[in-house]
Amino acid sequence: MARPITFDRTQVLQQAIQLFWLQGYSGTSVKNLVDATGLQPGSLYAAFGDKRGIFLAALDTYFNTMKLSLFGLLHNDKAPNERLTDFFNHLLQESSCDPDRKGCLLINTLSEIPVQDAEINSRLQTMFAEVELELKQILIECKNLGQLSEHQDPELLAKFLLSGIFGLRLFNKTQPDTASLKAIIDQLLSTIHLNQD
Amino acid sequence: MARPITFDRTQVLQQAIQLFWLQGYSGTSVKNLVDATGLQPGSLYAAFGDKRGIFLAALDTYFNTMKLSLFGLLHNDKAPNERLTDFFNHLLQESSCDPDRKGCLLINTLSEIPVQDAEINSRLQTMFAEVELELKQILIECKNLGQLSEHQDPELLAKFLLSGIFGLRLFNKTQPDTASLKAIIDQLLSTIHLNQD
DNA sequence: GCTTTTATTGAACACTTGTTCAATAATAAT
DNA sequence: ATTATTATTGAACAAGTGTTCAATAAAAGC
Repeated sequence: MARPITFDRTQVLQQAIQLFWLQGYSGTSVKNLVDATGLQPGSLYAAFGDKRGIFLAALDTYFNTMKLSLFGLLHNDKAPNERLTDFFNHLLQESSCDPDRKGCLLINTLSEIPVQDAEINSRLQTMFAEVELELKQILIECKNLGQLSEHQDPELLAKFLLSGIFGLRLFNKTQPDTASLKAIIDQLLSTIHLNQD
Repeated sequence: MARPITFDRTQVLQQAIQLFWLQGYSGTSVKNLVDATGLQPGSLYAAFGDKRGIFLAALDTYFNTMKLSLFGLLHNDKAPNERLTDFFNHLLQESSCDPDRKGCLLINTLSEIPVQDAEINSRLQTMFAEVELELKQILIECKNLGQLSEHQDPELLAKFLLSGIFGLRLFNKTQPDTASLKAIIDQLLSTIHLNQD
């Protein structure tokens, strides 16, 4: 009954993610998006509303794919402390393998977007809360298995680790040195008195 | 022999710092700077070259005043571990007291500017290296006094703390909760087995 | 008081930004 | 085939970007 859409929405979003990831939100122009996707401005605006709409959609897509990859690491039959170290080793590999040192789109966005921007920041807050919750649940498991000191609070410890992840990501921008990153992660995990690899 | 400059360079830089601090580099336009300083574009360009020049000058000024305030905290007759906790408590206060949550201009810049920008990033690297060195020296003092475990390396530990500071600053953007910040700092310092306040 | 030197002015520049919209094209239903 | 509906095109827009520069103003030396 009407002309069908010709482009693949998720593929367009992947290209958008790549741009925003590499250049940031304000560093990426609509022209950049037009060039990368091959879509004309009008089509982009029809599909996503405006530049911000494209970004928000890209952010959601990024988070969903991230969740999928994290889920495999955090939910399996390994011991909880092992899953935690796996998680951080994954982080380490991600950081050391990417020549562009793009880091994490969510954390980049947290850095770039002013606190005044409530719409974007509340989305980020929700996303980070999910990560924090995952960490907390693993830490609770650890505690139940006696792998965690009695006086440690999983709730606060999860925040500590989240903050640690933020730090790692930024540190990698100044000193992209795998050995240092590894040392920081070891120290981070040693805090909570778990064995690491 | 020639018309003298009428404006106060350091005062102009203070106003520039405030803008870049609050809005970031790309978020601050030359018009913003013109409005805030009262100087015309031509005067700004005569004094600083271009927008980037203004930013670099502001960055340097910011770092110098920061060093002055840090020096008082890190170099006095208190015990080294006490100076370290003082330093982090200062960080805590700074974060919890600023309603704009501007964070630290250096860390904001590290976040915002792409790694490809060698000029700005090499400056940042130098600045952070100075902070890292300060931390390391205090940790060495601690070790000499037996306040630090024998198997801990001050060099790596300094990196760990620097990364921790990065993390704190970002964490404060998502969860501006003083109690959480305090808990993170405690955990951070407990890692290195020092007494805190 | 004239000249030299330099600071200041502010309009103007070329360019990029995000966004819109009438024209056109492509499908499905009648 | 005609019509209705919607996707696509791409030129155009207004506003904002960083930057320049000839004109003007102010001081100091002769």
